[in-house]
Amino acid sequence: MISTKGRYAIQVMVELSGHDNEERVPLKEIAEHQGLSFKYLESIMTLLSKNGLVEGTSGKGGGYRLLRDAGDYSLLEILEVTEGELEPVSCNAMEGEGCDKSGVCPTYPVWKELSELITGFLGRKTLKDLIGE
Amino acid sequence: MISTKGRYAIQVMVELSGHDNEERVPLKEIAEHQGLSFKYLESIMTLLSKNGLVEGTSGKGGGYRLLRDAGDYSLLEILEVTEGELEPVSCNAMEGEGCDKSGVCPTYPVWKELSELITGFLGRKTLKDLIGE
DNA sequence: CAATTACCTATTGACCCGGTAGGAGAATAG
DNA sequence: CTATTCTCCTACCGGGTCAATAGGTAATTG
Repeated sequence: MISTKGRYAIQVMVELSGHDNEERVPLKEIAEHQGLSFKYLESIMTLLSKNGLVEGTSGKGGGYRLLRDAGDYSLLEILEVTEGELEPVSCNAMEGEGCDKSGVCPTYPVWKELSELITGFLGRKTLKDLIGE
Repeated sequence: MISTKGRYAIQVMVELSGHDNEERVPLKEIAEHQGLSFKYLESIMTLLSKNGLVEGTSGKGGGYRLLRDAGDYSLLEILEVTEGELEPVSCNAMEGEGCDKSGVCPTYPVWKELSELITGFLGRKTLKDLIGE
């Protein structure tokens, strides 16, 4: 449900929030510190950058930086960018309020309720909640 | 996270709970009614049967039946049989309280909290909750 | 210019999911 | 006892995604 893509994204952003927001942090530095594949992280950061969650500047002295306060990033929006829709089921029942077998399939309401529970939880959690611990 | 395997299992068990518990319902009947692959359902039902959630009797007049009241089946136990461990992350951080990078990775507590939220929810929901709706 | 850094495209190997196929074994109806 | 009706078991397959790798291009600084 939540792959390494989303987890790594959060890890990197948490590490970014440990630096001053004006400072550009090279990804190489973060990758080495976290022991993660630099190349793989690159693809993730491009995603975050294109969606306006971080700013990446090229060239010498470049790197990534956060654009807002850590408390203003919910985990939900980070995961939605990296993972796509965050549904617990791949069922088409979730898109458009019921699949074609909705008359027979009684499970839809549970998945909807569960989905709201999850997105609610992740929507309230912010990067800031992960720093202090 | 929750694949069709688990969803189908629940669908079938809900349909079983619509019959008397003494009655044996052939899987073929259920598969046709739900419009699902009979062969695929077979593999799922074998799983449920081996784990003591349903009873399957062979031969003419055979079929499947529930062993308890619908209200005594939590969705959690059905899903645990069909899906395995129900963790939102595939991270090894979940097994054994922290991975080898736990000193650097700050995300573990969130996943644990989320996991408990999900299992709590699914543990409270029973088959009976899906019938009335 | 040279070094550094983000960005882009393509590819790979492994794995799992959903489904298919064919039969073996059990139990009952007739 | 035989035929039928079921569950059960093993094996397979095509497609998709995940995690990661590789190599090259563009931008920026010193």
